Amino acid sequence: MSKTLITTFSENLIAWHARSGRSGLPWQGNRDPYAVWVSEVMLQQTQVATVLERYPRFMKRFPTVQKLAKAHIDDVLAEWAGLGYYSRARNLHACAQQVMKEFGGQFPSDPVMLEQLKGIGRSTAGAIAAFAFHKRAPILDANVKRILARLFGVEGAMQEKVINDRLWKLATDILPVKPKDMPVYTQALMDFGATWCTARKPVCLGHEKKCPFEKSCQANLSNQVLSLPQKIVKAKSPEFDCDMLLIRSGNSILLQKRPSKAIWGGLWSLPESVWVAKSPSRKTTPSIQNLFAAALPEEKASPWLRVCKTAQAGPQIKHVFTHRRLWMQIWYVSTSKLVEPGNEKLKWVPLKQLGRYGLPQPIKVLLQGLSLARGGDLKN
DNA sequence: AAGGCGGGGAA
DNA sequence: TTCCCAGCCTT
Repeated sequence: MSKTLITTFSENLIAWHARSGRSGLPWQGNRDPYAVWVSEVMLQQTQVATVLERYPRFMKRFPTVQKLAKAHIDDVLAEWAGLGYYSRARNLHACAQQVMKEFGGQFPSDPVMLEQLKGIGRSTAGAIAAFAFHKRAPILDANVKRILARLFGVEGAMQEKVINDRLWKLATDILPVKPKDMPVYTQALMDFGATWCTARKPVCLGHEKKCPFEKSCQANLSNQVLSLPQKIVKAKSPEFDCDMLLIRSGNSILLQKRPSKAIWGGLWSLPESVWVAKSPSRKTTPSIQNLFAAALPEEKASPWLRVCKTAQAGPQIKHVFTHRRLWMQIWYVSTSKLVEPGNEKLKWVPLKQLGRYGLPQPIKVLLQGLSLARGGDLKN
């Protein structure tokens, strides 16, 4: 590997950033550790375009680490709804309380200390330390992994420990010498990976722009740009069926709080059956009694079984996750009076208040269609 | 080391 | 459809 590349990289990258870096993003130029932290977590595995709308909203609702720490987790999850990876929201809330309790409301500046906090891994710790405290701490997100793998011709799967260690070492070796350069340098790395050294259409393979590293990039010199970093072949995601109960009484819907460990953890959703592997022969309508028993607690003593007479089949909704495909069969149920939930995980929610709850995206879409429909039957 | 955990945009 | 993304946590 080239010594000169290592020593000149940060300077050249910062020069590139002055010409071609992104600017005007709402979280840029902010040295408030709280603001930096929220943006870094929100941007984990999430596109800039998505965060662009959601970040200002979140900051307006929870302007300080104190206010976030004091908030109810349901309100944090409601604000996070639609962003995905909800453990981020749960950890964000827990981390805010950690910062209040263990650090007197001030984020630590040492990346090693930051990494001890909930939901902050090594890369996010590095980003916060660099942006908020000008620490010479490296980041290693997907952008940086791609840049380094290409620049230094690193072959092998990114999740292999040996490869990962090599990349962290490289990321550390190429840091700028002056701490004050860390914010612009870190931003430049992200910008370069996101806009020039991209996964599918890197500028070195086009004709319009000239990459400042074309003469020193191992992947470019050996015509391996698109094959680095090495891609991992993933198995086809498994498919599941489940039934969901849309129980309505007047203008209220019965929602159920989801367990925090599972998918959509901590969000409010419809009572649902167990997920079963999708089988092509699954055409029989489930016994509605069994469905209630599976979806609702204390089935024997519960009055719920009495309201099931009116159950009607609703739409079947397909939802695609990164690692799952789910077919949700909706069942409409009407009951004239509000049955006591008899369980703190269950709650009647007026249609007009649904916006206050953190709902899984497909459920939100389903219920929005409902609210827009004229009153009366759910099956309009 | 591998798998779980969302959602949207791009190709 | 599949791939990709400012990753982290658990097992």
